[in-house]
Amino acid sequence: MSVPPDRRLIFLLNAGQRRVQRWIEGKMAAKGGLTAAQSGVLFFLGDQNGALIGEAADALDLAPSAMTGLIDRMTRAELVERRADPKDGRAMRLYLTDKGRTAREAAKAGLDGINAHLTEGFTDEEIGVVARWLSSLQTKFPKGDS
Amino acid sequence: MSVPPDRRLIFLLNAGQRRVQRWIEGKMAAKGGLTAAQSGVLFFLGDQNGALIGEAADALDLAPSAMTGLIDRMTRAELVERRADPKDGRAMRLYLTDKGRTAREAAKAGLDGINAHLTEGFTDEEIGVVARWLSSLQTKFPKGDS
DNA sequence: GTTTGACATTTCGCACGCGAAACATAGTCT
DNA sequence: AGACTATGTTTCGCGTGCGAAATGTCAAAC
Repeated sequence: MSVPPDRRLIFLLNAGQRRVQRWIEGKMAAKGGLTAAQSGVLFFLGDQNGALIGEAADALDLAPSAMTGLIDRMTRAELVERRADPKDGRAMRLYLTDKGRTAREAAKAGLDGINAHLTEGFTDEEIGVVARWLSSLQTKFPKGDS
Repeated sequence: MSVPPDRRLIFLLNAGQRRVQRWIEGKMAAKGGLTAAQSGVLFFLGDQNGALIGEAADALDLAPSAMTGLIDRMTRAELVERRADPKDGRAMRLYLTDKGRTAREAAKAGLDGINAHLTEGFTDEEIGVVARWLSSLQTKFPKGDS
């Protein structure tokens, strides 16, 4: 409330993201200890099993180094497996384990609920505006910044 | 692109927040090494110098334990000072140092630029919708979740 | 006055994410 | 073949944020 108006949007974005993130982790914690970031990997691999680590990082808009740690933790949790690419000695391919596949299914229902919550109380047009605004951030604040 | 539609909004929110955050830190890094979180504290203290740590945490929607670390780093950078409250032996009051005040001024211009960037290409009504949506997250995903 | 409970802050261990630098392998150019 | 560059991944050190448990202090009830 005492936050000056010129920080409003940036503040709301920051706080909102954290709220949703924690809420997801709270929900998921009950259903297997998944975190939001890990669910992202699970969903991506659901479509692209066997993808490179770099491809996953791109798809989730993460730095490769962030993906390394994420995969480490998920490997430890046996949700995912790293296998060397037979063609390219540098590359690592990611595969869902059975446990990962199961977790993915369990998470899907949760995610649907989240999405409903996210759009609740807003018309389709309004959600469209929001989506457009959020997308615009990607181009307005590019990775290799200035 | 390969992200399933039911993850779209949540993904955009997550990625967008990170983009903006990193962009700010890139900008600020040139001008004194401030981070986004630290600027938040600086702005808050600009209005409420001498506030309790808990009050700052509330205002920035952070867990108290997160504020402790943040203040630790800012104290180390001499942006801020902790002084024991004379009336209440438990409480710590936060004060801007001269360096902190200077940094706050330097940051202000940067923040204005960010804000302009954030709203660029959208009408006032559209920004209103976005702000309303972001605000709604606070109530839809409350702290003490379920 | 002591106990009891509320409150402010800190400590701890964890997950997340970044950038820079280090590696290792691949591919290319000569 | 040998040097050079590009690419995929990892390592390192850092900042950020959380929740749970610990600490110290206050305040009210007994």
